[in-house]
Amino acid sequence: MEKLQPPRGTSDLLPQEMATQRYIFDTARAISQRYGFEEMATPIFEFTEVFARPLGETSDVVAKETYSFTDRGGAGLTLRPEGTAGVVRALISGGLTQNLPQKFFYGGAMFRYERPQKGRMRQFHQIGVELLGVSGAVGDAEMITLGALILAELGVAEQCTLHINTLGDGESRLAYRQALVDYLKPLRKKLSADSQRRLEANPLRILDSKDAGDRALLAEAPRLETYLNAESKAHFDSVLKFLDAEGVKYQINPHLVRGLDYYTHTSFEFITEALGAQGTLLAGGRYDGLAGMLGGADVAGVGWAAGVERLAMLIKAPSAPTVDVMLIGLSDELLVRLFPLGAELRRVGLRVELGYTHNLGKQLKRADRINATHAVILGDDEARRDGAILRDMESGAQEEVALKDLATKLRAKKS
RNA sequence: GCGGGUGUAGCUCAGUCGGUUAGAGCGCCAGAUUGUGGAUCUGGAAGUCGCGGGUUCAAAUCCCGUCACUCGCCCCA
Repeated sequence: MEKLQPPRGTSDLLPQEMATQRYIFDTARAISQRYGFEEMATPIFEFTEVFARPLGETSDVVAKETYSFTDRGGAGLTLRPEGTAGVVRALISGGLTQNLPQKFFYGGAMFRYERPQKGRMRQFHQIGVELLGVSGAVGDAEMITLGALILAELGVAEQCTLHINTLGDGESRLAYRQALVDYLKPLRKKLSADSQRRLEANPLRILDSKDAGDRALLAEAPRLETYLNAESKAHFDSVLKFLDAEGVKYQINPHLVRGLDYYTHTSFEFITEALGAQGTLLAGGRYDGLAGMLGGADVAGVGWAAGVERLAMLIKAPSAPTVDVMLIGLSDELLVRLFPLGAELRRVGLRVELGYTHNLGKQLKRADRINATHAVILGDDEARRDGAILRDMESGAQEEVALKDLATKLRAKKS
């Protein structure tokens, strides 16, 4: 421990950052509730299989980015790298599949062992929503409009674009995947090293390659659109119809694919230019295959997650709360007489600070710094008359008020 | 995991053809104002120059390693 710093990829949330995160969290929760989503929470760690099975044993997230460990009882556990798998596991564990649909809002810390960058931490925070048991396109569309409304409420909607695509159902996806592999196999040598690897591990990801050579090859590649079966195509068209009805602007992006194996049909991302390579603010899609992969009955699902740190970088922090009154006693004996007043005011909801020393100048300075609107000053002269000075910190005007009347007076000023 | 950049006071940064006690602004503390904040003036404290090693008579400055941050790739919120 050379310089006493937090572990790589983690950071402290000092009050200012905490306030911003709290604001994002509260805003998202409040708006989700308007859509009927209720908050829930799952454990921060799960049995490793909960993530390994649905995410795919070979996916990078599971293969090299998880914090996995064996506990003292020998159980194989993993810190959650994302929220959806845990929520669906909870749905199955709790027998909630008997009572669908279920609508959840959640948020909290996620963990991925990655190379840190701005907007990409090893411990980071997500908020997310999951709609379970609704297979219709209305569900996809509702989730997207919920995301759009939250981003608008946070004031970042102007800075991002909604990209949307469909992967089709399992059948369509498989057929296309095969066609893509058949097309690319003979061209293997011309692909970038990364994409050659993807060809084995996750061929659809090649569509998202940033390599210029790959992109050129893809121009002639088979198109996903033509491999969609009738149901898949109808589902996507319907999603777009719902979005059009609400006037949600989107951009169809055939190269938008998901890294995680359980996604089907719609996938979408709200992307901003403002954060460089970490521009995805909120992303999700439909995952009708997930519950089955976890060993439960098939349950349709659609959801998204948003990166709190990324959002925090784009919004202006809510202003610091103001203090209603600062109580300053010019000696400990005098402060004792003000002490109960502080308690009384706090009981009725005022924010009260105490002067921790008896140096008047210093305490007024502190009152100024913490944005106190009023100060109560008690010195020997006033105390003899059972009064105290009430000072308006903005105007500097002050008057002597009887101690017994202070609470009433301050409450009146507050309202 | 791969490639590039950066790291000097609490903060933002100057300071490199290596050369006496390492600087500025902001902030902080004190005084002018011994019972009155926000302005001004004066003074002050504060730095293992990220850390470790090497080269040299001499290293913030050059070299190597390491840690952290950062940009791109991978992956992804």
